[in-house]
Amino acid sequence: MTAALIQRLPRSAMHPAEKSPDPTDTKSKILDAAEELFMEHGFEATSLRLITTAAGVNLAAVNYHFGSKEELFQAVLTRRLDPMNQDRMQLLSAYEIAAAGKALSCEKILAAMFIPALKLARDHEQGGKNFLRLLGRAYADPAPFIREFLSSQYREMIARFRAAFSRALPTIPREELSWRLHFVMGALSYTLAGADMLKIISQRQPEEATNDELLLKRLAPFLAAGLRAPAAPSATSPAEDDGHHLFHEA
Amino acid sequence: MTAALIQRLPRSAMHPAEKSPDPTDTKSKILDAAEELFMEHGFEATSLRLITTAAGVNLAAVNYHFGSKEELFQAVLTRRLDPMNQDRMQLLSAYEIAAAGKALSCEKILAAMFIPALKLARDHEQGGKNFLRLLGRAYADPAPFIREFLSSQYREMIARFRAAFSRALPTIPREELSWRLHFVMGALSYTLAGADMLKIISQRQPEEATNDELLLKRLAPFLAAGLRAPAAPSATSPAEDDGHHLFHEA
DNA sequence: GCTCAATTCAAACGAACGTTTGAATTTATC
DNA sequence: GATAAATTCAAACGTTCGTTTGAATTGAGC
Repeated sequence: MTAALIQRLPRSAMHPAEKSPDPTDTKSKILDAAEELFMEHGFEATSLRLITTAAGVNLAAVNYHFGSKEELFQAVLTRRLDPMNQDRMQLLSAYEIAAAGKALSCEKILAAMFIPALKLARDHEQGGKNFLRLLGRAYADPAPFIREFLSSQYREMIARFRAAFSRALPTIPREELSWRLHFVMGALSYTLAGADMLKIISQRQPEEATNDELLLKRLAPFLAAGLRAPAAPSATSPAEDDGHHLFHEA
Repeated sequence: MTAALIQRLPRSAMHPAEKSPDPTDTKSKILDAAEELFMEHGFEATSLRLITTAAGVNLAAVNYHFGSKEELFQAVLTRRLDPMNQDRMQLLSAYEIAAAGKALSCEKILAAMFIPALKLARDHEQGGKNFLRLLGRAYADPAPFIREFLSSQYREMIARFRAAFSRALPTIPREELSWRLHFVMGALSYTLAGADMLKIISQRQPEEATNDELLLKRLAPFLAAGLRAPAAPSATSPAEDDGHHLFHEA
């Protein structure tokens, strides 16, 4: 049964070296519609019938061109995420070469993370923003295939940036730095994902919330200051800690 | 048809003043099983049959006791979220009274946010952690009924804490502070939700990741430093900004 | 121990889901 | 323009979903 399925897959799905940026063909129409609808309703709640209807293609086209709904979701993510992470690593390398061996500042490293995301948000004026929100929500999705996919997509980039931060912040213990990198990724993805949530937090109309530039402009100094904060004292035994000592006054 | 449904709802569902902490009755068994399964698979991917089987109750019990799957989800959240947010506000008030009119420090305000979450994670040793992860994922869920529910649940608490931060950080413009409060909530929820994600970021076994105390202990100074960061210069025209100027060197 | 409401139960409902099929149609190759 | 591959199409597949039904069971109150 699997063999029969593979036989029906188009050649473009079999050969990884595909170049079909034609925005009018069936595959692109499906990807565009799926990107928007996955962003709006999430993976589980978005049916293939909704996607194919919005794309103006036949229902069976998804399974023909992508194999399954899960593979379609991965294709939606890969299309933009892979180039973005490549850009991030190239930008970081360019900064490091320009620094001629000296350690980069936190802001510079954060810039290498944020600028490719900004570029993505601008280039595809509509799809870009949709994609960043979709990506942020995918981080929090419990589906195993999504988590494994993101893990493989991010592994190389995270390793590169952790090394860069390690050089930029030599006084911060490596373990502490891993946590802070976690916080940075969390704040970034959550911020990009949750424009709606701004209504809860700020209780104002999210007019500017859709302006990802302003958003990242305010997020960067916040994160840079957090990264540079003095490292917390080493962990004490949780048994003798009532929680009220977790916080020390400034 | 709606009238017929309401007629069959048990009295406990009609009267808000219910006190049924009996962990062996049907409602509690459903809530416990639903909390764990919603946390594990998300709202859409968790079927009522899975929940009722795990709880050892009849399938129809959910619709009988809660009305619908959506109302069950809200009940799962309310059971712990409402007391936690009440604790947060009470703790903040206690700190403010103890300060006798003086402004609180960022750490103190963050403590009022974090300690009730910590207490929740400890008290119900199993269910507590599950709930915090479920809550973090609910933040990123696109379902409208979830977002509206969370918005109503958080509105009062957010307003109180924004006012407290505003007094603690008088040099930060109010608008900037709204953004930073957004970042704080994002990092907190993302951190509590994404223990799995640690495998991506830190590439280590998440042994300590399940230790929420250590986690918050490291998150608090990070956020406090970010909150105190000098405010970014006011927004420039995005049209003449290529993104590379979003970051200023330290 | 009878009564009546509250609760539980097995069974079924209609709808929506992802996927598959095989024929029809389009596209490319000679 | 014939041939074969690639693609599109309408239709149906089997499954699972949330919900509803009506009878069976339970449990107080009198």
